[in-house]
Amino acid sequence: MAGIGRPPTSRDLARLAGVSQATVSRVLTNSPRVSPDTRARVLQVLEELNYTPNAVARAMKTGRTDTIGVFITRVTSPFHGALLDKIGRRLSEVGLHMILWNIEHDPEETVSDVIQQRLVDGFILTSATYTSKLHKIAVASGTPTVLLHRGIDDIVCDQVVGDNWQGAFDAGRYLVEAGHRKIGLITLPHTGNTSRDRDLGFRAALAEAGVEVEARNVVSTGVNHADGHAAARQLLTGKNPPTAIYAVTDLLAFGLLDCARALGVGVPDDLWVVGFDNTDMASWEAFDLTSVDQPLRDIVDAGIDLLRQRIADPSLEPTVLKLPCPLVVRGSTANIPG
Amino acid sequence: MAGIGRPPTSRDLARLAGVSQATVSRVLTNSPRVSPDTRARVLQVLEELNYTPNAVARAMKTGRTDTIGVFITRVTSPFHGALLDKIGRRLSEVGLHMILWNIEHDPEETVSDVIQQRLVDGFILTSATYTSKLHKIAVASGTPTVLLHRGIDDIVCDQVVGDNWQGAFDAGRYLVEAGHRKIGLITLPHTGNTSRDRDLGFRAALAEAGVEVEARNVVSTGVNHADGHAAARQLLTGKNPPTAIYAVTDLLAFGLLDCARALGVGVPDDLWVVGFDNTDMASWEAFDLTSVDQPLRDIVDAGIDLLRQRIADPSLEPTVLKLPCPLVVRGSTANIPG
DNA sequence: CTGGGCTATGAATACGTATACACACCTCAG
DNA sequence: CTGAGGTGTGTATACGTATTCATAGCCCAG
Repeated sequence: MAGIGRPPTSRDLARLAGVSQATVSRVLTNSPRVSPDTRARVLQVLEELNYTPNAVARAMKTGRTDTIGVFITRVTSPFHGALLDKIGRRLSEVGLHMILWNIEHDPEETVSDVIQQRLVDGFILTSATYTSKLHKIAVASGTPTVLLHRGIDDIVCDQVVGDNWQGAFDAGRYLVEAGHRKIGLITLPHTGNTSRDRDLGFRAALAEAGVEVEARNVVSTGVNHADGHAAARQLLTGKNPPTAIYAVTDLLAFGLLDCARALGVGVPDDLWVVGFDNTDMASWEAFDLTSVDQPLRDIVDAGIDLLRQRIADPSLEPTVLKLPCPLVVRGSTANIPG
Repeated sequence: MAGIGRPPTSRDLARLAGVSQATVSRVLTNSPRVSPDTRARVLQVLEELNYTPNAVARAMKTGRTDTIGVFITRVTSPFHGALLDKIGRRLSEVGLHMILWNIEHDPEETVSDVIQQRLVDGFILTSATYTSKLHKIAVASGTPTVLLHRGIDDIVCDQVVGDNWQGAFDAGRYLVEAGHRKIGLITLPHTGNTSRDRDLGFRAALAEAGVEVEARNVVSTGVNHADGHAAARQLLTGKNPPTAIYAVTDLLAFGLLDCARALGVGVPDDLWVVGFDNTDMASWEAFDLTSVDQPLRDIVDAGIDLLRQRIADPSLEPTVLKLPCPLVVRGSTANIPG
């Protein structure tokens, strides 16, 4: 056991191994300028002492913390929970720590402090919107930054997102080709590319097929289950309600399905439902939801790779990746509508 | 805008304000040994420079990082997502950063490195089990540590948990008093106090009422939705199935409800269902689940308070708090069973 | 007036590591 | 046998801050 005393330093290690502190440091950083003999001796003492370098001192000297700042929102939502999980896994795999901030709790100005505090080597932003300052400050500061899941058009930095427009388009075409003409849409304010494309892509598919989206069949709402529920009530309780509804997130679709359940509207017999994100819960029998899949793992892995490359060489040209989002069909649309 | 150059240091600030670096530091740490005049001058230049102290250098000097290491598991589960959310909110409120590790991805030995790396002031462990080494290493090292949500009997450190035994007992008594005699149990291996107490408390209530739990009506399984689903299938497809089933987590109960849905078993008409955690989703119409509530916010707030006190004074006596867990009745048990 | 104590400040140092520089030793070509 | 070049190691320093120590100026009791 290590005991409670102060942890050993590289100087302690050096003294015990009969070498200088510089040599210990060379061993730790895998410098070739160490003889095999010396290296072995140092490593042996290191083992005995159970020594680990002080990360703070190392960061102070090198200017690198091996820590990434992750900004996320609504960890409690199924999608963002999965996103965070994937980010954590990948960062861990490549030996990076993660400091997590929730933009719901922390004011945006936090980020500028964090940048100057030098406690992260880079940022992962998952909740960029047109009006948010986070990414602007981060990018302006020169801190390596990648936007995951939510991109922004007019900003020059690495971005990895799903092709929301294409995914939404495919969802729309799927409904049209199945014969639906009265189609409802539960959407979100266009606060960023993601919500915008999930809306416009869907409309484009209907327009291309000559299907009109009636204004009364569109509800723009909030992000929660309850919002989807309320929106669905509005869409389903009018006269001549839609035979299919597309919601721009799974969570909204879950609220929609719950509302349909409460109203006694049969899915898919009376109503087809399509969501977006393909969260794990979409496959639960309670929902069995047809949904546009986001290739989350690929998005995260690619984004973190870009970030690491930029940390290694900040002069790289920014890359914007858009990964395809295939439609996954399940029971919420499986039958021919009545 | 700050520009891209290296961020200003306290020396830069000192030079511009015409004072020594030591005086700048005194202003920053709110030392009383600074004249009002000097303080004002320094603060003004600070404002102009948009200066923020380098957190790494400060940590190096003070030995404190103002960062807490949080170990969690299965962020994707509704309960753990909510737990993380509350932890993040509270830490942010009290000005602490959070480094997050997922014990599914990171080997347990990580923690001993982290301790010696001195990059956190304390630990929050939410997934302690009897066999896990994390809390043992952390506590042995003298690093301030608090166990949240999952406690361990034979370890001396701050712990804040729900009173799982009492909550489970109340759930059991509730079912018995409603007249149920054939009662099923979906439980977990007793890897820690939490799963143990949620099991034994429930059994105790039935035993007290003279209701026997038949072995064939008990399934010990894994933690996921699919596990609950499979367990329910086993319980419900035998002859003479239980009229009520208690699952030790909401997630298992959701799987159970989905299975009942698939089998055409009516809830609550044919079957009462009770869960544990009272996650937000329990109130969704898809589940409408009676569940034992964990006072998550109180658990987290109390735990972080304990941790901060221990960081300030490591010699404090460890505190173990157990907060009451009231039963929340919903539609999954609302009617009298047939 | 004088000197003891208090106040505000600066100079110097330490935290633990990585690294530039210096140097002693060895090798080998000339 | 000599000197150039390579190798392994030690010494010294820097990162940016907090803090100890020293000191100059001041106030006031004696």
